[in-house]
Amino acid sequence: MKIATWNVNSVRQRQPHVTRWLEINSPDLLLLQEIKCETRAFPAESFSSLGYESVAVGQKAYNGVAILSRLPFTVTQRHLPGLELPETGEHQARYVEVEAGGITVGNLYLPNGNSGGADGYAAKLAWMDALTAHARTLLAAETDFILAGDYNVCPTDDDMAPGIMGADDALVRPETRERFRALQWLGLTDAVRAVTPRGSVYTFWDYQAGCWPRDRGLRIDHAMLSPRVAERLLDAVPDRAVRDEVQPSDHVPMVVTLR
DNA sequence: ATGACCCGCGCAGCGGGA
Repeated sequence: MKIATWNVNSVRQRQPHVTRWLEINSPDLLLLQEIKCETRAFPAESFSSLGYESVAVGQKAYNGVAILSRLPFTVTQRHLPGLELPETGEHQARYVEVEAGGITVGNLYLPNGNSGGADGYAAKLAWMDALTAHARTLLAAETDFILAGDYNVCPTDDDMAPGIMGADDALVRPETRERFRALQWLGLTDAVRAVTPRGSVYTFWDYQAGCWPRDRGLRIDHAMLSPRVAERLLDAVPDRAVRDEVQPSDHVPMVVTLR
């Protein structure tokens, strides 16, 4: 079973890249983040013609997540349980979850946390707390699951090119990393680090400053596996070749292979 | 080198990204 996650930075800009990638790699599921369109504008037909049915949770201009699957699936969540919604306005489109092939697959786009001042960062931490609580619920029900997507977290200094971010950046602050570790302490496995314990395994390179040619990247896209799923782990690796394509996303797909 | 890019929105330039 092959499950991939990819922040595409606008699905309408990246639709050719996504269909090409599906044709070459044939994952069972592909989790997309930052589709940056309303649900009704999601180009589902271009994927269903390749054998992938989809569920999209979008909003205007920002955020937005979708899951493509060539396996039969049922939608189990369209937002992260336990998050208090703002009193005004719609909640942000950052979570969708399906059950497919006997596994619950959560697709998440965690807030960056660098905009909106102190409130913006507090919202990121609250989101992470809600994710941990949801993971705890799934574990209590003995559900096999994977929580994958753009976490906007560099778990350790090994996950970022030297000097690329200040210590006060929301992606690396101690409170952020502490909450990422809380997921691991529940018993979840960081798939990439289970396969490659040390060294740079980047999934993102900024468009600016020649970050990609100089390999100055970040590891911020992750797949966290529940214990029984972790026992089935064969491989977890980013597909770096995609970053060399014309007009690429700044993230590349990260592919998890299970027995 | 304090530099550099890309997206949506909407038609200039800004907020957001990480």
